[in-house]
Amino acid sequence: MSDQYHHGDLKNALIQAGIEILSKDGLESLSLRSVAKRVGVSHAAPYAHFADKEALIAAIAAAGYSKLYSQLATAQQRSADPLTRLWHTAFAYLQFALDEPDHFRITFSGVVKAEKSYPEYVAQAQRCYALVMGLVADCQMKGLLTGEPLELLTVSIWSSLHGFAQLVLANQLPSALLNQHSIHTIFRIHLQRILQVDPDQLDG
Amino acid sequence: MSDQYHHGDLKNALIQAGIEILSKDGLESLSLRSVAKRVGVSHAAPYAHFADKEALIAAIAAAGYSKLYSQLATAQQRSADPLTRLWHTAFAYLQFALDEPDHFRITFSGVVKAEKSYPEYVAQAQRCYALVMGLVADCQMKGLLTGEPLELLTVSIWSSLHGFAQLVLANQLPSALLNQHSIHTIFRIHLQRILQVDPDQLDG
DNA sequence: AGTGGAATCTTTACAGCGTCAAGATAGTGG
DNA sequence: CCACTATCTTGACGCTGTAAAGATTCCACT
Repeated sequence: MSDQYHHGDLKNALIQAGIEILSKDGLESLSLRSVAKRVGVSHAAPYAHFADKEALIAAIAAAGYSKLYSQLATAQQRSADPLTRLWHTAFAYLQFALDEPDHFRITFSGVVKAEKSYPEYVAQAQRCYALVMGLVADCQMKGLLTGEPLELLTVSIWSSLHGFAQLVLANQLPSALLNQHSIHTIFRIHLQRILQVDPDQLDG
Repeated sequence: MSDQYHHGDLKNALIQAGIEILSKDGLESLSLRSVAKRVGVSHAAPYAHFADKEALIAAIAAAGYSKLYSQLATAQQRSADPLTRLWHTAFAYLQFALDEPDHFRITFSGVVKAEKSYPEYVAQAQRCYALVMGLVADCQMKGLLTGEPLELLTVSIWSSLHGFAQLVLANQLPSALLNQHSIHTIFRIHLQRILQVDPDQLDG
């Protein structure tokens, strides 16, 4: 089964191999050839499934958004209070960035230029955005969060989460801060400001 | 003078050429060889001034931070009220990202891994951070901005700015939003939320 | 069941890349 | 004036993305 000329599910195997390389060896080790070698296939085999390297990266980025969605969805279930759910979701967002920095980076590297569209990536991105917007909407309805319209409030909060994660991954947090506090502590205070909430009165 | 064997200021010429390539042809066109060719020098000449490609990128990133500092410093001068100055500075930050997206990206690509340090990059980064922190401190002192300690408040605000710029560059703002509003309008509302300020009552 | 075409994968080839080693050139201190 | 060092060139290596041509297998249609 595995030594066949036809692999069976090479496309997904290549995507998975790419994700593993990102996790194990980092972004600069991700090449079409390294991915093909890891799957045990010739270096030009990926071209049967991806137009070029950018197309593979788009697929890996889509998978990144998909995994991010899972993590956010799981975190979100851990409470009934909307604001608490948003709180946990935000931490899950940061955690994903910390756990898989290069997968996170590639997911938000801006694969979708104006020219090519990559519908799968766009779909996964929208699904993720919808999840966060749903949470924000719940908070908004219960008066736990002020601001309008909903889309702009969502973008504002997302920006604040995302920027923190990016700055951490880019090593831009002043080392003086990191000596005094853990990243999670700093993020907690950041969230507290952004969501205008006292973490002690959350219910989870 | 320009056809000499010894260039005179090759190091800075290479950095400048790299910045121009980023601006004109984009990140994927930036290579040691393309930079060398643009300066009119052999493909291995850069190795007299940079240990490897990463070192050149670090220098370009440092120059990015330096230019960002200039733009922020200029914007900051345009008012007396601290909060208004912070407001304009934030817009200058976004504007730099929009004007030179790939230079901005490479500046925040996380060049400084734990191994190598690149002191020039770190210095420029700290200078920029200090400028923003100074502004935030002024606002804090006049009671225009609440939160403590100063360093955490600064990181929080910076994160929110940075995240917005990153999401815009990564094409992650929902297209529905971009159809209704300009990026500047969306950013204005974002800032309004983040700084808890009414833009109509700013004095500049 | 057999066959033609399409999909998948391999092989070969090429230009461009980062990097290194060896040599050429030019400024500089003794 | 001469050695020394910094700077730059040339040539080579293995890696990369990508294209073309050929091999292999699967599938649809008769």
